[in-house]
Amino acid sequence: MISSIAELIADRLGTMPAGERRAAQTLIANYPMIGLKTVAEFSAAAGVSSPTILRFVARLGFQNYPEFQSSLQDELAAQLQSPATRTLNPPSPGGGTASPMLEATLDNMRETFRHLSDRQLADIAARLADRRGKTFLIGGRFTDPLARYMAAHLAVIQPDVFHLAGQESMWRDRLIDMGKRDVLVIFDIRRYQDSLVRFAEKAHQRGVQIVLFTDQWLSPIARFARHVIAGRTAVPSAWDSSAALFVVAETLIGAVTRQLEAEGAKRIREMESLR
Amino acid sequence: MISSIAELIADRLGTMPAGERRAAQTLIANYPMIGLKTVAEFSAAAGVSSPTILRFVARLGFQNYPEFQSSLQDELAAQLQSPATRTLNPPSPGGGTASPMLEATLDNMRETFRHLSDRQLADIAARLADRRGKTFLIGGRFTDPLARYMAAHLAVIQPDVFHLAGQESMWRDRLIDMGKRDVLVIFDIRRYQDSLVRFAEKAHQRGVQIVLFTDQWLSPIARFARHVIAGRTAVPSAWDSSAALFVVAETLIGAVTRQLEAEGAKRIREMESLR
DNA sequence: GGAGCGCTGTATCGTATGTTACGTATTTTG
DNA sequence: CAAAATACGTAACATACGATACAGCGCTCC
Repeated sequence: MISSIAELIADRLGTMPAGERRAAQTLIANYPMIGLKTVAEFSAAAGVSSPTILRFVARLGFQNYPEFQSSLQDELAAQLQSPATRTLNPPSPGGGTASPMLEATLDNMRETFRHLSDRQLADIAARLADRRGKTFLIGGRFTDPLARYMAAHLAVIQPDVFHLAGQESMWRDRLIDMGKRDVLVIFDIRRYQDSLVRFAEKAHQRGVQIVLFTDQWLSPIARFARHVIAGRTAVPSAWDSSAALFVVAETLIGAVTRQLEAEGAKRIREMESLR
Repeated sequence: MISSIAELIADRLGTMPAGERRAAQTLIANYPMIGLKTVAEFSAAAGVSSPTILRFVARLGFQNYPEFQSSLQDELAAQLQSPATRTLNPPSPGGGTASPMLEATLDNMRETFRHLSDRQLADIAARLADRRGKTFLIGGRFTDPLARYMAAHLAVIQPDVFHLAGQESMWRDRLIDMGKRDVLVIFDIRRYQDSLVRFAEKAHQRGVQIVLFTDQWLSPIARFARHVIAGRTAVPSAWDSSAALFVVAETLIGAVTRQLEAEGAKRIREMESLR
C-alpha cells in the first residue's frame, strides 16, 4: 500500500527516464518544500526543463501540477496535525533492512557518549590543540579511514599533522620524529592488529602521548594510552560499526577547531587565498 | 523580537479592521496551510473577498502575496528540517545530553533515513552486489575516507572492488577500465570539487552506473547519478558532518554482505586460511 | 550501419491568479 | 444628525504560471 507521495516516487524511481529521475531525487532531497514552489523553481533546482517536471508529476498519476501540489499540502497538513505520525518512511514495516541497523547505531552513539565525560573530551581537545607538539594519526585495517578523516580536518587548522599510511616499516621509521610533546591518535577495534600494538608500545616508550579510539572491549593498546575512547560497535550486521567512533572524532574535530579559532581562522583564510 | 508570522499576526491583530481580522483568525486556525493556497481559496475560507486578503498581507508588511507565501514556506521548511526544534520548548529529553553536537548528529541521521526508502537502499545494494561488474569508489577532500572505508569492507566480500586514490590523472586513466556493467560510488559534499564532477561526467558518458553520496543540496554530480543519497550535514560546528553518510555507508555494506552471504562466506573462509 | 522509438528542451499559447481601480456601505466624528 | 473618513466588495486588468506542440537528439534494436 502506498500512502505518501515519497513512497510513490521511491516505488517508480526505477522506471523513470534520467531527467525525471533527477526531478524525483531533488524532490526527495528537499521533501516536500520544493514541490510547493512553482514549476520554474522546481525545474531550476533539479537542473531540468519545466516540461520534464510536468511529465514527472504526470507519471506519478496526477492530472496537473496544482493537483500534485494540493496532494503534497494535504500530506503536510496531516503531518502537522499529528506529530506522532510524521513518518515519511513507514515505521519499520516488517523488519526493514535499514531500521534495526539505524536504531542500533543511534543507541551505540548515545551509549558511547554516556560513558564519555565532557572533561575527558575537553582534555583530549586541549592536547590536540597544543601546538607545541606534532600530531600523528593511524588506524587499523578498517579504521584507518577514520584516522584519515580526522587528519584531513586537523591538518587544515594547524600545522604538523601527519597521517601514517602505507607499509608498517614506513611508520616505524617515523618513530624517530616523535617525542614527549607529540600526540599519537590510534584507531584500533577488534580484531586488534599486532602491528599497531607493537607500534603503540614503541611510541609509548619514547614518551609519546597516545589517544586511543577502540571498542568497548578495549584494544591491548589501552595499556599505553593516555586517553582511551571506548565506542560501542555492536550492530545487527556481519560487521562491527565504527559510526560511534566516527561521531566522537567529529566532535573532537569541532572542539579543537573552536579552541584554535583565533589562529585557525587566520590560517584558513591564508589557505583560501592560496587556491 | 518577532520570528514567526504567527507572532506577527498576534501582534497586530488588535489594529486590524473586522474583515482582515477574520482573515487573520482563519489563518491562525489552519496555520499555515491556508496561507499556501490561492488567494481565492483563502478568501473563501475566511468568508471575505480577495482584496481583503491582499490588504491583510500588505498590512503584515509584505509587498505582495507570493512574498508572503515564500515566507510561510521558509518557516515551514525550517521546522521540518530540525525535528529537535519542532516542539516550541524543547526540554532536552533524556536527561539533558551535554553535547549539542551529538544531538544534531542524531537528528541528521534520523532525518537522512527518513528521506531514504528501503526500496532505494535495496536497489543500490543489489547493484553493488552484482558481481558481473566492477566497483569503483572515490571521494572528495574530506569524504574520501568514507570511500576508503566502504571499499575496505566491500573488497573483503567480493572481488573487483577498487578505491581510486592519489592524483587526478591516476583515476582518469582508470576510466578506460570502466563500462556499462560497472558501478562508481562517489562521495561529494560541498564545497563540491570540480575534478570529481568532471570525472563523474566522463564515467557517465561511458555508461558507468553512478551512486552518489552527497549533502541535501545535491552535488552537481546528481545530474549523472543513477542513485542519489542525500545526507544531512548541518551541525553546530565549523565543519559539516559526514556522520549520516557514514551510517548509510555502513548500512549498505551490511545489506550487500547479506546478499552475498552464500558466496561471501566461502570467500571469507578462504581469506582467513590465507593468513 | 540504418531505421525506429523514446526522451528532452525551446518556443508558444491559454488561462488562472494576483492586482488595482472604483463605487457602495458602514462607521466615526463634529 | 450630517458629513467625512474608512472599510469592503465587484469587476476589469495584467502578468506570470502551467500546459502543449514540435523539433532535435541519442539510444536501442534490427
